[in-house]
Amino acid sequence: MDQNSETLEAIFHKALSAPKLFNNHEALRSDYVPDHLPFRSDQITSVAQVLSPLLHSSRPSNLLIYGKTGTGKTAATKHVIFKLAQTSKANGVKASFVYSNVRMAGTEYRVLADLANQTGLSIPFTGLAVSEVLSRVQSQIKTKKLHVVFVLDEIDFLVKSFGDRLLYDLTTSADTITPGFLSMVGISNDLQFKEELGARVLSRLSEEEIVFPPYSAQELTTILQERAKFAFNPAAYTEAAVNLCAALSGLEHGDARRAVDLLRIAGEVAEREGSMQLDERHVQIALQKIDQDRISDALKSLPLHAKLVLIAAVKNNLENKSSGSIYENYSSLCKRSGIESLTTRRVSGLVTELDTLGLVSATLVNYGRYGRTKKVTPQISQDVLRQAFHEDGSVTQLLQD
DNA sequence: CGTCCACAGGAATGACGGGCGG
DNA sequence: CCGCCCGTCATTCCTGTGGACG
Repeated sequence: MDQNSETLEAIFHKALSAPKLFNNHEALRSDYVPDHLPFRSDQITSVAQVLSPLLHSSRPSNLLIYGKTGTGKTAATKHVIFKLAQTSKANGVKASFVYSNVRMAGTEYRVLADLANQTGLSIPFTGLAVSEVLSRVQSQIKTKKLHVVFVLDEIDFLVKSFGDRLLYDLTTSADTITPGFLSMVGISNDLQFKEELGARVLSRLSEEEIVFPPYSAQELTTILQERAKFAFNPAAYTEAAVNLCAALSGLEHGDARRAVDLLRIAGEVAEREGSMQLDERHVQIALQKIDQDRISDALKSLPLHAKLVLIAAVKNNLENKSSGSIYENYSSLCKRSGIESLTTRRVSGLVTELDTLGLVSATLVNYGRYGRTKKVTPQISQDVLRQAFHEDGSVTQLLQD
């Protein structure tokens, strides 16, 4: 943080002379797929069984995978896909495996674009109708006789934001694209999302289902220890620190990803400090850091007016405010910086967006005769806000007074 | 018991930058 | 280059609403 005071030489020297904690930094990245996934062998064999018909060129059933975040769904699936790709290549079976994370992709269009690009079509970032892309993909699969397994990670997000139309089209295209085929693997964090699915889509998509249970605290600890052994040099960490990571992040429902993230950040903290050994103190620091980074990333990427609304909500103390007072506050901020203000309607929308981001909390309140408002309480302090907007001079100014 | 406040939040519509195929 | 379609952001117009006040 305050490396400004250090000279570059000092930093470099420190880096050179510091003990090397990490042995294999990669192993703690969130998208890393370990060779061995403890406590998931049942699930892995199930997935493999469902997909294995591919090896004799028949179409595997569609598959739905459930489980809360950090239960190894993605890792296990990727693991199977990877092995399957190897095996099919070795045996001369033509098959393509496409992985797409719906949340990362963001829109239906980009999900389809992923599929299209991986099947050898080139598709622009934007500009085509969704249905156009779909039919291109279908004809590509058909004419090239492709055998495609399409993994849709966080598929619940797709359904929630865009409905099940795309899934319907994808699942029903099975008949029309012979002699090629398309098998779908849906991965969902949300156990309830089936209910939002139309009956026809559901029955087609969930020809097979596999549930990933959460890790127990004990399992989480084992996983983390194993990972640590692989990622760090033997003397570079204490067992207690690793256990603390497991405990801190796994309390509610055995989320392995958070635990691994925490361990990695803690390692980085320790390394930067030039410590000989990663201990519990580093884990505590890392925990704080993760929270703060998450918030300040969210803040920086906010559009201008959202920032202004947020400032209006946070400014002059913590007292919770009505939509009306926020709007007044906001529009005076706009006037002062010569920006045209948006409508109340839009600002109301922005407030709900900030709410879903967890930056403010908005609850509906009735004052009877005196109307009805969203009562808005900021969830972050002025200081955090100021720090996050630090580079953004134009906005920082408004935070004064 | 109805009124009426101060908004919530849905629907329709439009402006805009980007990208297509022809 | 044109006409068309996309997603995003915003505006306009609108109907809905819980409960204190009279």
